[in-house]
Amino acid sequence: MLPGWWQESNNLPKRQNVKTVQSIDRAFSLLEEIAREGAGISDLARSVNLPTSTVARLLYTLEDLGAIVRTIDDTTYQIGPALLTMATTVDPTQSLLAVAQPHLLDLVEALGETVGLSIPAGYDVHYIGEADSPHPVQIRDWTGVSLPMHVVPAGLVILSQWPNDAVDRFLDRPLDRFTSKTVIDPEQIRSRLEVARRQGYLWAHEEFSEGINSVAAPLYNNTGVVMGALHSHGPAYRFPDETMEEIIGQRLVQVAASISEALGYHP
Amino acid sequence: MLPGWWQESNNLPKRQNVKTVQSIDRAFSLLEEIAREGAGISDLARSVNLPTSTVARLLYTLEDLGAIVRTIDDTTYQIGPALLTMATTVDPTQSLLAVAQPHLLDLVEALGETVGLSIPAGYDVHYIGEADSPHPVQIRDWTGVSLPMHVVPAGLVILSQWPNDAVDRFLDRPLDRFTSKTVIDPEQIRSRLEVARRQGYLWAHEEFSEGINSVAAPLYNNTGVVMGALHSHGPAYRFPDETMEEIIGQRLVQVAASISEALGYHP
DNA sequence: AGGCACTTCCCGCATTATGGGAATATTGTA
DNA sequence: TACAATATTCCCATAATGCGGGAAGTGCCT
Repeated sequence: MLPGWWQESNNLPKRQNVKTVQSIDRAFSLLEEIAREGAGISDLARSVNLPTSTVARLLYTLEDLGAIVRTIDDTTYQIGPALLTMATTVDPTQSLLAVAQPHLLDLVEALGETVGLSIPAGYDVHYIGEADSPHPVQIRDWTGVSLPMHVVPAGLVILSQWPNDAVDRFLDRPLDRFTSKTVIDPEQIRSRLEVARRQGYLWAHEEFSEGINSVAAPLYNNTGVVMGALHSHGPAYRFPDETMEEIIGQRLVQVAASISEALGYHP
Repeated sequence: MLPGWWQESNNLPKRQNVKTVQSIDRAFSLLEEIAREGAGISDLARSVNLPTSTVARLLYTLEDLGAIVRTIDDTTYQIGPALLTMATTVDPTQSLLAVAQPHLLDLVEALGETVGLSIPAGYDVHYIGEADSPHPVQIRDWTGVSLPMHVVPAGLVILSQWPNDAVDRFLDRPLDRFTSKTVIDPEQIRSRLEVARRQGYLWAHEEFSEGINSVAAPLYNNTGVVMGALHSHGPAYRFPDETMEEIIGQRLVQVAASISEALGYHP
């Protein structure tokens, strides 16, 4: 049976009466259509279901702003410099956070525990942000902290995607122990990486700190490379409900896949 | 003295009577402001000089669309998933073209000769697009064609940014000769790479094809790596005017710098 | 040449965005 | 903890602004 805190992410804690601005809404429908596939005015008018003249005006505005460009053959529109420049201006960490944020919130709502993001930094994982659990009892915010990859699942799932020789170099160093349960034996670590690869997620029980359990799943960018991990953690006394490890893990994998996709990853 | 075709790029061959859509214009001012630096509603209202309530409504719309997100601390806005996803969806070649296009048009207007873009592909340069000269006599469109790097300045300027050992491997192969003027001697090529590095641009005179001269300058992406070249070429009888080689080269470098900057490059 | 489809332009109408201002929330300060 | 200062959210009357039908212009294919 599902514990009380489990709920489908119905999300949308929207404000009350607010109306959105029509023309901006429409402009973004067009942009999304164009991003999906470049097209001319009348094609676009058909696909967003608006009169041609309206679409023409909106596109003219977007073109004027540099958000879209006509391709050299002058017949179809494409996403333009202004938009691309805005996107590249954002520093990659921020952009990962921005892309992931709505998913984090969904997941917090579904799991009832804190959910966070981390990125590799040398042989450490660096926690770049989290969305907090609504629970009154919660784990401190680890944002900004770096930890050795082998003590947290976030690190282990990242490691699990590295090529073998890189893993060998990683393990060919003395590994710190954080709690009595920290796994520091290279062979045991290797077999956990295998588990992570097979399942897509990995659990750790009080290996980094007494009283904290954690799961993680890897995130991929548009070049297919691991670029970080999504994790959730909570106090050991309530997280995870033993019967839920697999379900939670799979949910995490699902959400991680959505984030990767939004980052341009195509499996 | 400047030849007749030389002119400042006054560009903007705008349409006649068209009005842009106010709310979209404003929305993009906000997006640009946010991309430059995340900020809250009232800060943004001040910087774009609009009433707070108006800005609030515009931001709400953008947030609803996922174009912006509130940062985890909930006080400032950031560029959001929808925008970033659109940008990453575009394939990199297309996005380079899109970013560069306005600059290409400016440069064509200034030089009066065809201007194009190419990207490295193994030991070749691949021509991905061009903006044509208005001249009745012009060079054929090379879009889609690949050429060995050593026969065109576009290739040479890319090579000039490679690490030495990569250049060594490149030169340690038999190099094809295309015309009597093609340079295939490794030592001569090395010294031309040096020239390219020093000047920022490089000329070639009928080395790839009789009757064609060409200049190129390298383009850098946000990670600081060469990602292609900007070049211009024209019939040898008129291009370049001998006294103009340096001025044209420097202009090319300028424009290449603008493109690189729009790609996120910071020197 | 003729026809079809796409794009650009015009203009009267009312839908829609606008912004002043009040209410509420949040933050800083004593 | 209370109070002030600032930021955000909400409401609503007003007309400015975006809207879209339709005509004119352009280009393409057969």
